[in-house]
Amino acid sequence: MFRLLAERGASTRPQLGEVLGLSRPTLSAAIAELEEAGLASKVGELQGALGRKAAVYRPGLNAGHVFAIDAGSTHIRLRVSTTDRRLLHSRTYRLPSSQFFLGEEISRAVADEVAAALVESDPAWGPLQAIGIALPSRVVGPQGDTAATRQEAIFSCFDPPADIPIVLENNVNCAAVAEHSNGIARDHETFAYVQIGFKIGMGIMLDGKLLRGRNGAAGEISHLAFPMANGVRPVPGEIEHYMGAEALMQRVAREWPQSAGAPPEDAATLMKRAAEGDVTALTHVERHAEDIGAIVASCVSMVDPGLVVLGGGLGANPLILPTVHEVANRLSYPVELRTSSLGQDATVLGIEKLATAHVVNLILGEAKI
Amino acid sequence: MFRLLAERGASTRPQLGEVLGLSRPTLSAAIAELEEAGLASKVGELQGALGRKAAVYRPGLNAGHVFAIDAGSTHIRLRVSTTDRRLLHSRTYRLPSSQFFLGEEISRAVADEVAAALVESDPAWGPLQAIGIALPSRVVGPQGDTAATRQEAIFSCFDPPADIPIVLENNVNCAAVAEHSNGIARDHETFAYVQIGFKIGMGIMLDGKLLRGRNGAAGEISHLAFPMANGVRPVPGEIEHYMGAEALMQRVAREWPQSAGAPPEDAATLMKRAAEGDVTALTHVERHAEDIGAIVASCVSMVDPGLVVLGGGLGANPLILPTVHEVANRLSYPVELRTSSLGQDATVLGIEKLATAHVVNLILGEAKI
DNA sequence: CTATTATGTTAGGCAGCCTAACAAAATTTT
DNA sequence: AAAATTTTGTTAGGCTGCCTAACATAATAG
Repeated sequence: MFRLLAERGASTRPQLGEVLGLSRPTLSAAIAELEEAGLASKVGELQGALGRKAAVYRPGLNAGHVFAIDAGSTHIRLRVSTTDRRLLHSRTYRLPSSQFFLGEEISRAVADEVAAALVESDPAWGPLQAIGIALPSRVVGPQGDTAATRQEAIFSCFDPPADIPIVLENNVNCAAVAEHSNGIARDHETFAYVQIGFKIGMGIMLDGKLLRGRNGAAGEISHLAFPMANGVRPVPGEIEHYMGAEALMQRVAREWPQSAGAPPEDAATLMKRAAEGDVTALTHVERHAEDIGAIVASCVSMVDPGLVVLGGGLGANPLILPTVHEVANRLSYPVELRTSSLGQDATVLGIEKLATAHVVNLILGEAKI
Repeated sequence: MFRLLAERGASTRPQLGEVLGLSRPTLSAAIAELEEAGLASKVGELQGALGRKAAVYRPGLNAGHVFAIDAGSTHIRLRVSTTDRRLLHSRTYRLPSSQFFLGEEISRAVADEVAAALVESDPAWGPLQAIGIALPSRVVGPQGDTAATRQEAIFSCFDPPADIPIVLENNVNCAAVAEHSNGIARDHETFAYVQIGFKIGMGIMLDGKLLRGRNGAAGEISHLAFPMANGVRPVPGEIEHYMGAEALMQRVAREWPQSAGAPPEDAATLMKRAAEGDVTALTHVERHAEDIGAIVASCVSMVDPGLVVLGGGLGANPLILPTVHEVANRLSYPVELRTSSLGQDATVLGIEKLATAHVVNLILGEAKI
């Protein structure tokens, strides 16, 4: 009941009753109980076509708010929101230099942003219930081997406020969550999100739940066996060096014909030129799209998600979609392909969703006792 | 309650109560209801260390029995069992010739075996509740596109008894189910089963549930992108031609040194010679183990199951385990490796499990109404 | 102003499960 | 052999969560 209120945001009682399949008297009692606990409050009325106005409810003050932070390699994005995901405050900080790995630079910037957000805090927001952080690192749960991942580096310079639950998740997984809750995959409970950019990664959503895996390594396609052919030995992590934007641009520069002028200096420029019809650029983009298609095909052969959403600096460009689709379907089984719709905000929206869901679980867990 | 009785087999009331967390009065009422409906019956008593004897119950006559059939490419295996998986009858038929695809030969043999089993039928078995068939083919549910798979071929010569539910599942998925319910993966709710033999395939179990995928293609690793390297184009289905026993033996024959005598004529012989210390044989086995390790690594990078069980003619040999383990862990993330423990019976045991589970669901669904 | 429709409340009841107490049947102790 | 202890099973009574039915309230339509 409270969970539904948090997921749907402002809702009338009849709406909640319809979804939950509960009768009006039961709804009445439940709402009264939630209001008593400060977990729901009436925020208005809604007039239907006919009949009496329905009261509209939202999570109450005691439901509080969360900090959602995308600790990215170039930007720190922070959103403060209620448990029903109304934005209260947001801030973005551009890191002085781009970080390949999660380390002290990022940790320090997160600490600064959190401190700044705490200053802005308003009593009308209710209590701070959780801080969610999306990391460019593998993330394992408390039962996993945290020492094996880089995740603890987020705390090297960042000392979170005492007694505030922390929710950590891999940034690609967060983007997948966001595409599910706010983005292009809203209508699918099962899909894969494939990110191709500076780094590569995948997030797998099955029946509305993230697949994390035993070591938090589900979707870590940077460790697919590659190269893989008769007589060659795969090299750990090699596929990321092959598919990443850096390697792509090196190949482009090396093979760029003198007659075509100066080669594009970054992936965005390459994409722009290809979109404008530059044949040389287009050839390279096409070839990369084929490689992405091969990765998608491997994904389909293994988890058969039915839908693959492409994101990341290279992946999010609609230009590559037809080729990726064609190659994936030729190599493997039928799969729909879509381009990510959330852009830069995907990750922070995803961790926001995870953090609010965590808070709802905590509140319900306590309420049960 | 009835589900637990079917899953556990003979159980006392206190045992059921403990698992379900229900009180003795509730248990009493439930058992009485089940006995009334013929779904439970007392089959004995169990004396503990102290105190009164406990009554032991089993699914009753009305729970009936199932046919479980492994429609394999060389053998048809049939098991008749109760819903709590007590074997009532079993038969095995060796096909006159080995079938690469599911077709009329297999369908006809299944029809014959089912007819023969029906003759043996005993009123004490209760009603026939379902026929489960494991197929060497992709299988999709009723909402999927059945025309795209070969699964309907099983009915080309086999006309199942009217009104008996049919449960179809891919044979590799069945083997995975069996390793989970009866085999080496009993203690894991999440794992992958990788079969390497004449063909290759994978079954993925997540939280005790089979991952099937949108097209029933989850785990169809025969369509992993391969070869996959800079400058080569993957070929659909090629990895099965490379990893399968036939291709392996061709490579072995081609590269077999004259000085080492005649090459082994089949995979079993190769394995036997390697186990005996034949260096040439061992080299080939090692190289194949490395390739299997690469596939396992790709699997771990994608779903990170924590445990991979190796099965199939080549995979089930413990000889390859260390190399597969070493390669998989080097290329990817920590994963435990085990050798299948069920051998030839894995598939039929798996479809038996699925068929009985289906029957339990049907009975409970009806009972609810 | 009345009829219709949707929302919200009150009253009463049923299903599922619980605890407490008792009865029954085994073992161990006296 | 009788009494005490332990475990299983039954009976009685009660709580919780939810339901339906009926009524009260508040909006629109005619």
